[in-house]
Amino acid sequence: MAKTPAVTPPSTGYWLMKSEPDAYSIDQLKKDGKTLWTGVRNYQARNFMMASMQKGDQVLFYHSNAEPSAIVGLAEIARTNIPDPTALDPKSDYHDPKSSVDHPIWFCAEVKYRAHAKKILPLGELKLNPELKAMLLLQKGSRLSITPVSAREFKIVQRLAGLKSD
DNA sequence: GCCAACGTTGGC
DNA sequence: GCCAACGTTGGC
Repeated sequence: MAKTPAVTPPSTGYWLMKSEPDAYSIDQLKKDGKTLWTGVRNYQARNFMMASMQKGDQVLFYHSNAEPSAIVGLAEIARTNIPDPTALDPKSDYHDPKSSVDHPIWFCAEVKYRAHAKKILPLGELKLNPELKAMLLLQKGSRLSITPVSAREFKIVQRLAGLKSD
């Protein structure tokens, strides 16, 4: 019996979500308390969200295109499967004419702030950790903005980032 | 700013 | 349905 699945199962209740800090940072989330995670326009990321994201799931907040790119904090899913309002707004950069109120194509989750990492975990450090090498974030060519994280990976990151509440 | 790796689009 | 062209992501 294989102990280690080739692909992280999508239903573990743990996620990693990317945001460019210039667009929306962990500091901003702390200020806001919660936010609608809008603008996801990738079918794979959407399908992950719709199929298995649930209220209460824990989220590793990752800054992409940052100096350094890193896991910077923890958030939590507050609501799921909300039709993405930016897709329906003609004035939004994320407007999608194929989406409508009756037949929304894109969805978003509401995410609430939990904590800043006591120690941020730069991409370079994550890559060096053999226990994390299966993380979808670290796979070659991986660009997904929302990826499932295994419980084991989550616990390791939680410990390394000082996100543990013990 | 460059560019590799993906995803999407549209002609055929 | 193939695939070339184009657009995007995101590390470096």
